[in-house]
Amino acid sequence: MAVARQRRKPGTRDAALARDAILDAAVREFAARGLAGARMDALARDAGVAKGLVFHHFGSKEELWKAALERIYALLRAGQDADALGTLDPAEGMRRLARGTFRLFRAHPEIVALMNEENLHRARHVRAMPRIRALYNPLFATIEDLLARGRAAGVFRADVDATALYIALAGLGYFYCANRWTLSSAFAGDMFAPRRVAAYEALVGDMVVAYLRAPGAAAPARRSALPARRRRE
Amino acid sequence: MAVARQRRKPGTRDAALARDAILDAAVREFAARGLAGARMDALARDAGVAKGLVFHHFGSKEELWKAALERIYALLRAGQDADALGTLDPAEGMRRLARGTFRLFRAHPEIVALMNEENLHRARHVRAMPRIRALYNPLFATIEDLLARGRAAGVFRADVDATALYIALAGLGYFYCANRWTLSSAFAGDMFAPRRVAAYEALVGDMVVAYLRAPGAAAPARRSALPARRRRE
Amino acid sequence: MAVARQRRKPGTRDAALARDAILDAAVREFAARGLAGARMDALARDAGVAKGLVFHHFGSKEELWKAALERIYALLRAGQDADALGTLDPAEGMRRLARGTFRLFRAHPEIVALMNEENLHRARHVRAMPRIRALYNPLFATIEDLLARGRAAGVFRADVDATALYIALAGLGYFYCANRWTLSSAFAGDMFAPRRVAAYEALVGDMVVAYLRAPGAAAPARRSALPARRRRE
Amino acid sequence: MAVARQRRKPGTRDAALARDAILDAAVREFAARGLAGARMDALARDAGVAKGLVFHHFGSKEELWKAALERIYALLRAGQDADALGTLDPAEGMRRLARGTFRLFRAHPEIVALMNEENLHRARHVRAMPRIRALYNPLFATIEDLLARGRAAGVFRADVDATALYIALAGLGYFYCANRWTLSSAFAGDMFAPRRVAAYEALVGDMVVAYLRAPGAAAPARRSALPARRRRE
DNA sequence: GATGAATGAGGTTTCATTCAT
DNA sequence: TATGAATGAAACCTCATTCAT
Repeated sequence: MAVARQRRKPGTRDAALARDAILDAAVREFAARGLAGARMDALARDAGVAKGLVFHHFGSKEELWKAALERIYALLRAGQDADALGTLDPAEGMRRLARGTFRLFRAHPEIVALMNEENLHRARHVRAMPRIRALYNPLFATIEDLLARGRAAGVFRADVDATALYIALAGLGYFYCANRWTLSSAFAGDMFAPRRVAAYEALVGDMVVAYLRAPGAAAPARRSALPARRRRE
Repeated sequence: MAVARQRRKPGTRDAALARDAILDAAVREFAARGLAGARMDALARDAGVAKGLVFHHFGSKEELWKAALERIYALLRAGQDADALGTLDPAEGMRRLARGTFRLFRAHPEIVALMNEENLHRARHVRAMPRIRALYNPLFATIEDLLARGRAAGVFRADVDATALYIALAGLGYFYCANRWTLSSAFAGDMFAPRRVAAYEALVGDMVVAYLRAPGAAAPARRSALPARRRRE
Repeated sequence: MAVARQRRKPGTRDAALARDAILDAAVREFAARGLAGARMDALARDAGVAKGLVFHHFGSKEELWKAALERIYALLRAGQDADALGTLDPAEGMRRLARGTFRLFRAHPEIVALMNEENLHRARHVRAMPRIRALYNPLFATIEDLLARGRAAGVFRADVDATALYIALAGLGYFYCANRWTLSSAFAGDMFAPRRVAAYEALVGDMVVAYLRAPGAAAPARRSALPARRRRE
Repeated sequence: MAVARQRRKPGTRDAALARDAILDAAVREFAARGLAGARMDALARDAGVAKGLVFHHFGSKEELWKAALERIYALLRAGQDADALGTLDPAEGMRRLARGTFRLFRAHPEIVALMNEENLHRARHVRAMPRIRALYNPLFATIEDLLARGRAAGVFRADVDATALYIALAGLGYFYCANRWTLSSAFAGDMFAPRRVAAYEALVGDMVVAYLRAPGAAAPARRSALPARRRRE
């Protein structure tokens, strides 16, 4: 028998590393240029492997795109991790979810880029990926829980739809990041300047909480974007 | 008998018509497939002209893209026409602006598609188009006016930044439209179903108004999503 | 009858002017970019007429090329005008012919450029233009006359072939001009600097005359390149 | 039985072969039709490869042109190999250089064709290729050496510029070849008929040597054009 | 005679993918 | 598993030419 390498099937570990490197590079390339604009050549070079290997591992550009999408959605779930919100005061939990979602889009522009592109294709690829739909479930459970607790405490209005709320909450952060460049151009300043970002993050939280507040509830103290200036209003 | 065409400088009018047809087709094609994915061939066929004529009129795909962007931004300005809001009650004006913006994105998905793509390119093209920046001016003037009047009347909080407010207001509608397909897939239903749209449009207005409300101001009666139930506040 | 313009058929004179302007522009364009590289568009713009008019007057690019060639050859004949040499001392006549030919190529680079290009096409066009061959006749008559007179006077060697001599004489000036740019690049200096040109022009004359001198004839005084220094050696 | 290929790094040797085949075909195509007139399609077919491979190896038509130029200049240097002349009698060395250069242009019309075309482009490409300038150095060293020895021996005139001499010497052969077709047309005979070529080659040698001869030096016996009659001078 | 619009064939170049090793 | 060479379909773009006016 041939000399066996210890502990693993020969090449297997390297192969997994290469696969990962390719997927990383693919996410970068797709985020930078879209699906049609991405170049298999460039992405292979970025990953440090021969172009043929990309096809060996992923079969085609389209399959690679799906794998990249899957990675993006995993990021999304990990970033909007709902567990930490379960025990919070409902308003505070919603505020954190909104701000966290904005922060997530800021930290991972590739999420925004790939979601945009996938929508350009009318979600053709994700529709065929059942695992992705399931990702939303824990998040929605948490939102429903927060809403229920807030309603029970009489601090949230009663007619809030969880889906619509999630969309609004996400949209507040999404647009800011998705349109970073055109907004920067229109307003002649960097939208990602820390001060600007902090102010907007405060707005995002305030807006969601203001919307949720029950008609008769007392207005809560507002949170400013800058912790040091809290309670200044 | 053949219909007699009006006397005119030969070719001149046809040229403008052809140019327009090409630009229309370009907006469609770019909106459907992005900049890299768009095919000059397909777009020329759609416009009913020879491929070469597209280049005759616009020079290159990139220049055609710029022309399409310009058209999109004109749509945006026309749709967010601020004049009508100038005389309204401030809260009502803001609500209308928010809902109208959402409606605009729904009616013109090409605005969303092209803005996404332009951001993928880091606004490389619009940055070189000074006319576009100026489009925001009247809109901002109106927003500032509404804010000032609301503050003066004591119904708006005092610390609202017009730019951030605009971004939030637009983002609420944008995300819903930009992610129409992935959201439809995730939630297993058509996001553009009239009932769903109406509910969300109400949310958009409510959220902006709730955010703006001054701490001590009386909560206004809520407006429903259905125009038939409109009441003057 | 319609009102007749005086003196000429209406439009005729303008038409001739336009034709000339086109031909001028064509020679420039062909000289700058060759036959394949020339652009009908560019040439029409240069001539200040609509592109269609070029086709109206000349029918096709190829026909325009032929017309340009004909103009070039006319220049060549006018430049190498042999009449003035008929009465000179034979050696001096040859010297002048050689130097004059060099000067002609320098003054009209388009001659060189178009002749090169026509040779690329294996003289396909000129072969079908009988007028062009006839252009050489008066020049050859003069060369033969100079040679005969020089031989009769015992100052020229006896075995000189007029055709070969003409080729050598022309080649001395031609190469310098045809390769102006690569030579300038190779020798890191402008080949058309007046001093360099003058020195070479002297060489050209000297070389032809030296070749022609009969074995026993006395060496003639050399002529320098700079008229002012004449007879200084 | 199949012929076993030698063991080698896969693809590597084939790639070099393909590259060479492409370059060969490119020189042929460029020589036949110029830079603008050359067709990548035709050249790829001639080389027996897919069109895409040409771009894979050379990037663009312009880069391929540069590679072809480099090959031409290598031919030029190899053909004007100066080493062999170093030990000859100075006049004989010059004569051989002149005749050899003519012979080189005859044997390799592609040299003439590509140099003409490169001059049409004002040496834009060679100017950016420093290796090419260096090619002239050994040739010039030899010319200078021949001139110095001829002057020292009192057989060459003293005022000869090496650069100008080289240009004249090359020009004598160049024009004959560059204008082969128009001259053949004008003189109604094939310029490349052996007898005609031999006579002109003799002229070329005679003319250079005659020019160089010092005023007081004895006229050397003339060399005929036909090798059979060669006599050592 | 002259124009400006329009065309279609064909040019260079790109790129996902395949294949032999 | 991995590579580097190679392909062919199709992309963008050019340009001589035609045509209605």
